[in-house]
Amino acid sequence: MPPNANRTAAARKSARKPARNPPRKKPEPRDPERTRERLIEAAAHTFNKVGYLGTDTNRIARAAGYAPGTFYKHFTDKRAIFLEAYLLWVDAEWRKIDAIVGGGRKGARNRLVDRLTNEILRHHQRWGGFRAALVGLAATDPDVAAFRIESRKRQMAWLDQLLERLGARPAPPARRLAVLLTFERLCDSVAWGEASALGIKRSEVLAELRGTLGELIG
Amino acid sequence: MPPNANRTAAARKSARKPARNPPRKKPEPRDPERTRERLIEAAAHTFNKVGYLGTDTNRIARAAGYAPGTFYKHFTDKRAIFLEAYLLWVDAEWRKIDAIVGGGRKGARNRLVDRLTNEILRHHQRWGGFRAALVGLAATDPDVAAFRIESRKRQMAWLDQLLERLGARPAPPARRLAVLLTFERLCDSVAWGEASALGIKRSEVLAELRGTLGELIG
Amino acid sequence: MPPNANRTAAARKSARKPARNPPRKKPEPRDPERTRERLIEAAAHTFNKVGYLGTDTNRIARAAGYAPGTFYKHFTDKRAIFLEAYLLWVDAEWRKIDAIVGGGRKGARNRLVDRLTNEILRHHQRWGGFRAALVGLAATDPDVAAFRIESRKRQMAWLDQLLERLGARPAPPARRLAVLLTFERLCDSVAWGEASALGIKRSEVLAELRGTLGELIG
Amino acid sequence: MPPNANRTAAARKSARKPARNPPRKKPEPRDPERTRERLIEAAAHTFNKVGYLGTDTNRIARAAGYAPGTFYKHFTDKRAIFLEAYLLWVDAEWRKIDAIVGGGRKGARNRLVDRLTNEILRHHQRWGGFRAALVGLAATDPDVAAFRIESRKRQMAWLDQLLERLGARPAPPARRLAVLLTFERLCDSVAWGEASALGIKRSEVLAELRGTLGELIG
DNA sequence: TATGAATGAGATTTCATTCAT
DNA sequence: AATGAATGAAATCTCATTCAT
Repeated sequence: MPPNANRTAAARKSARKPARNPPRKKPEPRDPERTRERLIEAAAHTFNKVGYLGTDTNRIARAAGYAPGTFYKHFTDKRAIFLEAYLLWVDAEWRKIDAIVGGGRKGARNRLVDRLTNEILRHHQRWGGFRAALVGLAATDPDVAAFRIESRKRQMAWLDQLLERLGARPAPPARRLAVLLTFERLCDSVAWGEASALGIKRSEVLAELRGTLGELIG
Repeated sequence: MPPNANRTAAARKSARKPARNPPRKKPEPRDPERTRERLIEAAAHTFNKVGYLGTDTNRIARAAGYAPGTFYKHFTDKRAIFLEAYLLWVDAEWRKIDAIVGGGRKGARNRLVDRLTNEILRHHQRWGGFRAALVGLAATDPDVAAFRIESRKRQMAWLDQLLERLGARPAPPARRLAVLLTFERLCDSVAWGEASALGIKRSEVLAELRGTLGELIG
Repeated sequence: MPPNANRTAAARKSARKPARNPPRKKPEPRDPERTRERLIEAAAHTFNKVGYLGTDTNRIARAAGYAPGTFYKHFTDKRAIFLEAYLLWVDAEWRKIDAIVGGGRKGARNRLVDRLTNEILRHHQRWGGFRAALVGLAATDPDVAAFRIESRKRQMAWLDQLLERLGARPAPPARRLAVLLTFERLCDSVAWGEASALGIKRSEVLAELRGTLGELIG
Repeated sequence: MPPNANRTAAARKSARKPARNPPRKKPEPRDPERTRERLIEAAAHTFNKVGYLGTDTNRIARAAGYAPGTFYKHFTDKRAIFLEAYLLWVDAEWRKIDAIVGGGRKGARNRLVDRLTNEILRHHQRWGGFRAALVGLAATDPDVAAFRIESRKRQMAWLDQLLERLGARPAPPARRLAVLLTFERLCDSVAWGEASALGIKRSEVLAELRGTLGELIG
C-alpha cells in the first residue's frame, strides 16, 4: 500500500499546490521595456477591478506573467506603478480626444460635441474603478494629488484652445473648471452605476452632458 | 494581572503620544452608548485625516480612549464603523441644511441660496478626506455603494421639494442629478485643494455654485 | 425626513444589537449553590459540544443565564470548571453503575453484564465530545491528568470488588486495566462514529464488550 | 515526555522563553520542499510537546528556522499542518511495521508478535502528546475525523492480511477493531503515564498486548 | 534581467479575565 | 452575589519588500 494512500480530499486541498505559475502567453523574454509595459497594463486592470487597497504587488506581477521580484526591478513601490498607470490612462484618453478634435473633421459643432461626449463617457465607464481608487488615494498621497493637478491644468488649457478653435468666446477658469468637473462627475455617475440606480438613463445623462458643453461653446 | 492593567483613562492618555483628543476627564465609564458614539467620532476623524487605508481599528479605539478589544465589542470590523461614521456625517449635513431651509426664513431666494451654498461648501471642506475615502470604498464595497445610493435618492427628493417650495418649476431627475453632482464636485474641488492649486479663488467657485443653483431655481 | 431613514439592511446588521441577554429562565436569584451548579452544567454541555478549545468562559456564563463576571466568582479559570464538570460527569456515571450493580438484583450474570454494558455505552455516547476534550487536555495539564488517574484507580478497585462479588477469581491489575481500557475505547469508538463509519454495527460492538467482560468474569 | 510538556496556558504565558533558537547553521535556502518538510517536522514535535491548543503558527515557523509569514506560504492554517503532520506520523509508523512484517523473516510467530508489539508501543510513547491532541481535535473537526477513519480502514485491512499471511483464520470486522483498539489504548496508557501511575509495569502491559494479539492469531 | 522563496512588521481579531457598580 | 463593559496580551494572518541565485 502506498504511504500516502489515505489522503482525503480535504487534506489534499489544504496542501498548497507547488505553485505552477501559468507560463506567460508570450515568452518573449528579456525585453525590459515590454516587461515594464506589461506590468503597468496589468496594474491598471487590477486597480480598476479591485481598487488600490485590494491590489497587491505580487498579484500584479503574476498577472503580467512575472515573478514578484520583477515588479521591484521596475518600480519602487505600489504607489509608483499606480502613478504610471494613471499616466497611461490619461494618455489614452487624450489620444482619443485629440483624434476626435484634431482629426480636423470640419463637421458641424454638434457632431463634434456628440463624439467627444460619447468618447469621454465610454472612457469613464471603462476606467470607473481606477478613477475611484484615484480619488481615494489623492486625498492622502501628495504625489498622486500633484499628478492630478497637473492633469487638470492640461485639461483646462485644452478646453481653452477648443473654445478658441471653435470660435466661441473664451471662458474664465472657474467656468471652465466647473464644466470639466460637471462632465467628469456625470460620467463617473454613469460608470459607478449611480445614474442607473436612480432610474436615469444613459441617454438622459448624455443630453445633460451635451447641454453643459453646448452652453459653453455657445 | 499586570500592575498597570487598571490605569485610569487619564494615566493611559499621558503615557501615549502627543495626545490628540483629551479623553474624558470624567471617565464617565460604563456607558456603552457613549462608548459607541465616541468610537464612531474617533473613526470619522481618523478616516477623514488618513483615509480608509491608513486607519486601523486599534488606532480608532485608542483615539477614542479605549483598548483594542473594545472596538470589536461594538463593531464587527472596520467597514462597519465606516458605514456608521458615514451615517453620522450625512446626518450632520442634513440637520444643518434643514435648519437653513426649513428654518422658514422668508427672506429672498438669493439669501437662501447663499446660505445653503456656504454651508455645503463648509461641510465638504470639513469632511474632504472622508468623502475621498468614501468614493474609493464605494467602488469596491457593495454595501457602501448601496448606502451612497440611498443617500442620493434622499437628496434628489429633497431638491424636488425645495423647488416646489420656492415656486420654481419642477426639474426632471437627470437635471436634478446634474445639479447635485456639479455642486458636490465643485465643493470637493475646493475641499481637496484642487481649485486653489489652479489659482481659482473660493469666491469664484461660490459664484459658480450660485449660478448652477440659480439657473435651476430660475 | 428622519435622520436615520436611509440605513440599509447591511448597515443595520453591522450595528450590534444592544445585547439584550436572554433573561434566565428561572430568575431565582441569589442562590450561589444553584448558580455554581448551573454554570457547571452549562460548561459540561458546551465542552461536550464544541470541545475545550471551542468553549469560552463568557459563553458558559451566558448559557447558564449569567454575566461573564459571575463565572469568575465561582471558578478561578476555565480549567477549573472543566475539572468540576469532569467530576460531575464521572459521578453521574458511577451513580448509574452503582444502581445497576448494587441494585442487588440477583438476576443472572448475563443480565447484569448486559445492563452494565448498555449503560456504559449509552453514557459514552452522551459524553463523547467531553471525553475527547478530556484526552486532549490530560496530555498537557497535570491536574487533569491526576484527576483522571484518580478516577481510574477507583474504577480498578470497583472492578476488583465486582469480581469478588460475582464469585469470579481475582484478576491482576494489568488484566483489569486492559479490560477497562478495551471497554472504554470500544465505547468511544461507537460514540465518535468510528464504528459506524467502518460499517460495524452497535450490536456487534456490544457483543465484543460482553465477550471482554464475560471472559474476565468467567 | 519532557518535563515541561504539560504546563498550563497560564504557566506558559508567564515564562517567556528568551530562547532564540539558533536557526539552521547551514541555511540551505530556497528549497521549498525541504522548507515544507521542516515545517511539518517542527509542527509534529511542537504538537506532540504542548498540544494543539498550546501550539501557535509563529512558533512552528520559528522552531523550523523560518519567519512567521513563511508558514502561510506553505499551509493555509494550523489545522492544515496538523493534518500533514498526522500523515507524516502515520506514514512513519507504517514504514516500520512493514519493515517488521514484510521483512519476510520466517521466524516464529512469537518473534514477530514481540517485535510488532515492541515497535508499536515505542511509537506510541514517542508520539503520545500528538495522539492526545488528535483525539481532542477529531471530535470537533470533521476533516481530522475523516482522516482518522481512513487510517483505521487501512489498519483493519492490514490486520486482515496479516492473519491470512500467518495462516490464522480470518476475524470479523468487529473482532479486528476490538483488537486494534485495545492495542492502541494500552499503548496510549503507557505513553500517557497512566499505567505507571497505577503501578503497572511496562512488561505487564506488553504481556497483555501479546495476549491480545496471540488470541487472535491463535 | 528575472526569479520566487522568504521575510517580518504590522493589522486584524479573539477571549480569558478584571473591576467599578 | 451578580453585573457586563472594558481590558490587553497574544494569536492569526497579510503583503509589500528583499535577496540569493
